[in-house]
Order: sequence, then structure tokens, then C-alpha cells
Amino acid sequence: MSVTIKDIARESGVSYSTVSKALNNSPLVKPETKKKVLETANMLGYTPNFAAKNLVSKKSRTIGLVWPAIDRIALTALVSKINELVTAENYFMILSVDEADKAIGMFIGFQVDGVMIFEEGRETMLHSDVFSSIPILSYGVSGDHVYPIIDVNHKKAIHLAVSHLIELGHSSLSYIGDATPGDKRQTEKLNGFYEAMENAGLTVHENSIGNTKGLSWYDGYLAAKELLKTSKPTALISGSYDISVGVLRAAKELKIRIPEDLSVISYDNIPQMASLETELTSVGVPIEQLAEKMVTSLLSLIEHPDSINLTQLMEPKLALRKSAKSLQKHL
Amino acid sequence: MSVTIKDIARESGVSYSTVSKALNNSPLVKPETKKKVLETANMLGYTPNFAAKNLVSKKSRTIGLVWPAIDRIALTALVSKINELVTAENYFMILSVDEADKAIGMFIGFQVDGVMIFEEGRETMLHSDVFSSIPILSYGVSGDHVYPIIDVNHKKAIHLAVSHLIELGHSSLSYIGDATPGDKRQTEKLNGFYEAMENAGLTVHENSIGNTKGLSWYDGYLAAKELLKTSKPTALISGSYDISVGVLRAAKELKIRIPEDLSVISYDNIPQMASLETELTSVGVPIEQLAEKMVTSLLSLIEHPDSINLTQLMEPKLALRKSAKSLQKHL
DNA sequence: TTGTAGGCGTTATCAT
DNA sequence: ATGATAACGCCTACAA
Repeated sequence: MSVTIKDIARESGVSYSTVSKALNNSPLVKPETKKKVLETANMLGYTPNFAAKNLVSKKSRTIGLVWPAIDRIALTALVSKINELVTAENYFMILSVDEADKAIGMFIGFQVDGVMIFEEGRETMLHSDVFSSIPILSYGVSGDHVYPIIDVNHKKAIHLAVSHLIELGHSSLSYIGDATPGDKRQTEKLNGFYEAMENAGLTVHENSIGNTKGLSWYDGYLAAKELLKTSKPTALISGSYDISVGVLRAAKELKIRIPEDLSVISYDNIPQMASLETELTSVGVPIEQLAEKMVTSLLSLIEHPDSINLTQLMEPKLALRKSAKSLQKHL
Repeated sequence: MSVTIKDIARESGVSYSTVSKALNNSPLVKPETKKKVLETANMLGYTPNFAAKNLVSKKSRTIGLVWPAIDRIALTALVSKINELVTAENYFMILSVDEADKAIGMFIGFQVDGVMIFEEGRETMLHSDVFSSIPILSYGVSGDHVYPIIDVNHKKAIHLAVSHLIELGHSSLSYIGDATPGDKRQTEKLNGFYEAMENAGLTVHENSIGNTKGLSWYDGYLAAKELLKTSKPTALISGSYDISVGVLRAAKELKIRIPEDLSVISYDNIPQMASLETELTSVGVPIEQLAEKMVTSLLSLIEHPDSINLTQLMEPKLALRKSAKSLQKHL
């Protein structure tokens, strides 16, 4: 049986409504009373009951984050950053690794004020009544969604990568990534590649596209092995962090040195890029920017429920590391 | 304003207490009434309010997991597995990436039934009143804790690694890991190394121990570079997954091939070991076993609060992969 | 400045 | 089989 404000009230000889006020730092209570109450509260080891609190206030100052794919490590840094920002705004954040539907149901039950979804691959279809009952923001894929989305200009990102490689003197470029039709985010990247190549007047040979058919490192590994055996590009763009991990592994097995024999640029602008055996040059939106945008967007959605907040496209940047090298030097 | 059982009651022409019973599938309500209630509930898009529910029932069927170090990826697989098991037992799981104190305070506020802590490095000191008010289980370090701990027999793990390397013909072994005095878990590993070496009649030279002074890959990288330059072991044991990542990177820069020039065994028995550029042979408790043990322990603690549940030591296993090789072949 | 009372959404115990 | 009604812990008018 945990201690409640009534216990504090009894112990400190005031009414429990006074205790409530004192605990909430109301100006309506005499400083010394407040002090005494706080002391006995502390002494008794009081912890407020959110269930009761939320029940009456209809607010929890908590946001829920739906993150089913924790094994895809590309997002951990983003999660940490978001938690930081949310904390700074005096909110709590709780995570769920369940599927979106289940997680959101739970969050609503717990009376969170808003939820963020990390969508992976195909868009999560939510029951239409869900997003009407609570502010929802997704780090996901633009489309005809009913809830607002923070998305990345994927095409632009790939354009950046292609341009950089061309500047380095490459003309034989390959792309490796998931081309499963249902996954808009991934197909955007692939389309961006075709587009950028065409703009540059370069042709894309059929066997210079590697379809991983999945997003795990192993998918990347298999596809990279296939690709690097049949085709001999001087530069390769990889669709995600995890896929890049597979590419590195494949290259190693095939005794292809990076960047000496092959320049690689990876999608996903995250710190982990620097901790790979070969530091990967990458393109993507820096996570600080993403985090900032997501938090401010969701909080404004919570605090001004009327604010119409549609899809927002974030601008990617190129992060230079050690996996892409000028071709000239090695001619 | 979300829909409550009173709305359902009004809409379906029964009292709200009947609605409550119907929703909870009580046998005390006529099937047709139940059906009607369920229908209108569904029509209205009703979602139960946990705050209210928990308030009266004093149970939430939810456990909280404290996981401040999400950037240390060694644990993601464990988290997923735990979530799976917990779900199978009809519980929810929510995560927090805040510090233990804050996270637990929040969890208690949300009325979770129990909490798990992933302790990283130094032991989290909790206010003594915390763990008396809620079942707590830690994946942590044995010691004079007041709450139960699931720990790993770290020494044994290192012993396994050492024996394996000796069987492969190695006698010049090094250990690299965090030797910061405060961190019991890490120092256990180091002590295990000394012990195993002594048992085998091998001497440990001073410069064959690399102190990373931290647990990030970069710490491992720096220490490995130092170690591999000054000493020339034929085999190396690394204290954690992340440190191993750093070791791989250092070895690559120094043009040391694994396992041809150097055999490596890493601590941490997790799937990610197989996704590194070089698949690492490793020692540690398989995560399925850990997850299983943790979930059953916490749930039994929740359901039988009297069950005294002290520190439990899990037995590590050796997982053979490709980073450790017989020395003979290369003499 | 403090105390009283009503209500938040739900369950559980009574009556009916 | 159904309906009042009293909790659960807290907040917030309003009254004293």
C-alpha cells in the first residue's frame, strides 16, 4: 500500500486539499505549511499516482514513441535525442516496441498526450478512429495519410550522393537497396538514383542495381555479393545503414578494398557510420535536426490541436568520411 | 473528449455498470445485452481508460523497462525477446531511456506492476524506499543489493574463452576491456582473465592488458591500437561487443588480419556478433535464456511478492564463429 | 490561508 | 440480469 496525499495530510495535520496545493506549489498556501508538507511527503516516500492525476487533469505530460524495429539500429541516436528534447520541455517519454496498433492502443489507455511513430518500410495502416482521438506524428513516408508526417527528401539525398561521386571522377555507379514495390521510402531512393544518373547523362545498367529485398544487414550482404561479382562499379550507393554493414562484409570477402577499389556512400546520417570498420561517407538528415523538428511538431500539435500540420520534408546533407575517394588518384 | 462507458450506456439504453460488466465479459450479463453493448462500444470507438482502470484495480498488467544506454546496442535483441515473452503472458511493456531514478519514479506513477533495470557499468544507486514499493529486477551486477539481480558468471565466461584459445594452441593471450575500478561487471571479467591464465600456467605480461577506460567502440579502438602496437599477442579477448567493434577497426588500420594474424573472442553472446565485418566468436549467456529468466523471475516476483528472489547467476556459453583460429596451421 | 465537496472513468458490492 | 453507489487518488472550485 503506497502513501497518498491523505497520509501526508494526516501526518502533517492539514487537510488533503492543502497537501495537494502544497505539492503543486500553489501560491495559495503559506510557505511554512508548504515546507512542512513537503518534508513529511519526502519522509513518507510519497510518489504521486499518475493514474489519479491524469484521470482528473486529462493530461499526462507524456508522449509515447512507437518503435517496433529496435533491431534496426539506425534510430537509436534519434531516440536518445528526442528523449532529451522532450525532457527539456518537461514531458516524459515512454517507448513501446510493439506493433503500431497495439502500442497506440496502450498509449491511449495510459492517457499519453501524443504519440510518435517510427515507421519502417510499408506504411502502418491505422484504424481511422485512432488518429482522430490523439495527436499523432510519424517519422515516415509521405503519402495520403491523415496524420502528419516528418519525412526526408530521399531523392535529394541520393542526388547529393551521386553528385559527390561524380565530382570525385566516378562514372560507373551502382545502387544497392530494397526495391520491394510496397516500400515507398526505399523506392524513392531508388528513383532518386535513376533520376540523378539521368540528369548527369550517365546510363544505369541493369546489373548495376542491387535489390536487397529486405532491410537487414544480411539482405545487404547477399545482394552486395551478387552485385559486386557480376558488375565492377567504381562507386556504390547503399540505401541504409544496415545494408551498408552487409556491403562492407561482402566487400571484405571479395577482397575489394574500400575506398581504394570501391567508393561507398551510405544512406542514413547517423553517428554509427563513424564506428564501422570503415568510416562511411553518408547522406541523410542529421539526427539533431530530425529530433528537433519532430519534437516541436508534436508538442505544437498537442498544445494547439487545431494547428494543421501536414507532411514536412527535411533536407538531407552530405557527411564526408573515409569511404569515398577521388578516382583520379588511382588511374 | 473521448468516449467512456457512460456514453455507451446512454447510447445502448443500459446502466454503465452493466456496460462495465459486458465489456469485461462477465457471465452476469445476458448474451444479447452483451452483444448490443459491444456493438455500440465498437461503433463509438471506445478505448478503455487505463488511468481509471488502474486506479481502482491497483494493477496495470504492465512492466517498465529502464534502459538508459540504448546506444549500446548489445541489448536490443534482449529487449525484443523480453517484450515477446511479456506479451505472451498478457502484460504490456513500456520502456524508458531516462536514468533509473527518474524512470522508476515515472513507472511507479504510471502504476506499473514491476520494473526491470538494465544496469550499465556502475551500479545504479536507488533510494531505499523505491525498491520497497515495487518489484524490481535488475540485469546487473551481483553485490549487496536489496533487490534481486540477474547476473552472468562473467569469470566463467572468460575462462571459457581462455580455454578455447589455449586449445587452439595459443599461449600469448591479451585481454582488452574496461578496467575502471568502480565497474564491477567489467572488473570481474578482467579478474577472470587473470585467474584463467594462472590456472593454465600462463603469465600475463603487463602490456598484454588493454584498459579501454570506457565502453564505447571508440574506447576500444584507442586501447586496441595502443595494445596491438606495443604487444604482439596471437589471441585477444575483448570485454564487450562495442569494444570489439573498436578492435576490428584498429586491427584493420594496423593491417592485422583476423583470424589469420590474430584470433579474437568477444564477450557478449548476441546475434549482432555475426553481422560484423568479421563474424566474432564470442562467449556469454544466450539472450533467449537471459530473457526467459528475467521475465519469469519478475513475474513471479509480482505475483508472489513474498517470494524471496536473490541474485541468480547465469551460465555462459561459447559461440563458435570465424574470428578464432588454430595457431598450428600457421606455424 | 485552509478546508469541504464534487467529479474524473472504472470496478466491485450491494440491492433490486 | 440489471442498476445504484461507493470507492480508487487526485485536483479544483467554492466555502469558511
